[in-house]
Amino acid sequence: MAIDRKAQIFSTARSMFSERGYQATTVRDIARELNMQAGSLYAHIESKEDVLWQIVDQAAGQFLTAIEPIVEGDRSNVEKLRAMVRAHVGVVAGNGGNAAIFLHEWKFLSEARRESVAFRRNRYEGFYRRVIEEGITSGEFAHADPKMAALMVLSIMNWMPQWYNPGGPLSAQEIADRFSELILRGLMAETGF
Amino acid sequence: MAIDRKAQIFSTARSMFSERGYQATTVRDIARELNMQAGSLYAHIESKEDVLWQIVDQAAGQFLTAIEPIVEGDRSNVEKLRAMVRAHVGVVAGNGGNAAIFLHEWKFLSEARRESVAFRRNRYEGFYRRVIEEGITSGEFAHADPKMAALMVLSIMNWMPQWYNPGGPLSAQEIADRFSELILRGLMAETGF
DNA sequence: GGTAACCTAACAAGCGTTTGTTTCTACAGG
DNA sequence: CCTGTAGAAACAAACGCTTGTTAGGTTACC
Repeated sequence: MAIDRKAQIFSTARSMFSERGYQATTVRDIARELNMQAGSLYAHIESKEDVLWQIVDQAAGQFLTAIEPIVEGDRSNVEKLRAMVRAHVGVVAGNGGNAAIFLHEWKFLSEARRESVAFRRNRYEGFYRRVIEEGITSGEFAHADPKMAALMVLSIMNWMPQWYNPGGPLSAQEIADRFSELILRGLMAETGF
Repeated sequence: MAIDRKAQIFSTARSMFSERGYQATTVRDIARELNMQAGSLYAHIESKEDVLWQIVDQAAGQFLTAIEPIVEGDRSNVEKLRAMVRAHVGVVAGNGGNAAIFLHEWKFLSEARRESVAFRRNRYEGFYRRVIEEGITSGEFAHADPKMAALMVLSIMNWMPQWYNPGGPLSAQEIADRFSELILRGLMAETGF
């Protein structure tokens, strides 16, 4: 046992950061959970902020790579959006708290790293806006404010880590379906779906 | 000038808590902003946590009193929901950061105070669920998962403090209208509105 | 016997808070 | 018109404690 200590440290940090927050988690908290001394962590990690960075960086990548191929595909915009929602929910449900950290703890990164996160976040949001805009142009969606519509869709997504519980009654798939239902019905030109 | 120092302290704490977070804001930060010494604050406040509590407590009250009379009224559920969204947006837009603190910093309160917040939060969410449920029963809204629908409506509301900027292009009224449009269209039984 | 993992101990800095004292202002009595 | 006094507000300094991090020594295994 105790094979890859580094992975254990990151896993512990992940769950603590996501439920108490980065600032409220001390290096000694993480060490205690692993039955070791605070200083001993530094044989495996570079700094506390670096641990946060790697978690946030990884999450940003997960979201982008989950969505990009869908946007570049050639389905209808309705189907693209449905698939994007499903992909997003899948990432939140499947990464053990990475998503919550990505959304709420990035402010504690250094300036340069914060910018890197902001860049990818804008890119992500842009994908949603683009699909909605194209759906309006094609007549699939009602004529509306696409910037605001994308913001609302992302709001629903972004709040999910706050209440999602892997042991809850609904599977990730079911949650994604409920999301898509209200979102698509709200956006579509006609209620024919 | 410098009439009510206590109010100044709370105002400064409010804006600092809402943009950097409670833990990331030190008592010395607040003092420096007001050109005074950290210790001097304690002539006006009881503790740092007490400042947070008063802000959160106030925000919780604002949200509840803005919404309760609407729920108890006798309009249609569609109109109730529209009014609730408008009222909520009004509170977020008009209280200079209280809302963001209420939503994100309550975890740093003591156990007892955290419970008091949770109680009122549940009450608030219950109002939304109730209006949606009654709207389904009355046939105004499509048959759907009311718990999940309420959660989605609240997600849109709760994320608002993260992006809302008083100097932005849209007025609070316009934001509320955009919200209601997508939400009601997504919920309604027929697209006849 | 070398190497990795860990511990003990300490560090400098920062935290929220308390203390004792000073400064300023307002107002009463003589 | 002075003077004395009370109160509030702020200051400087320190309190005990926690923070992230580092250094050096000890153990266990190939």
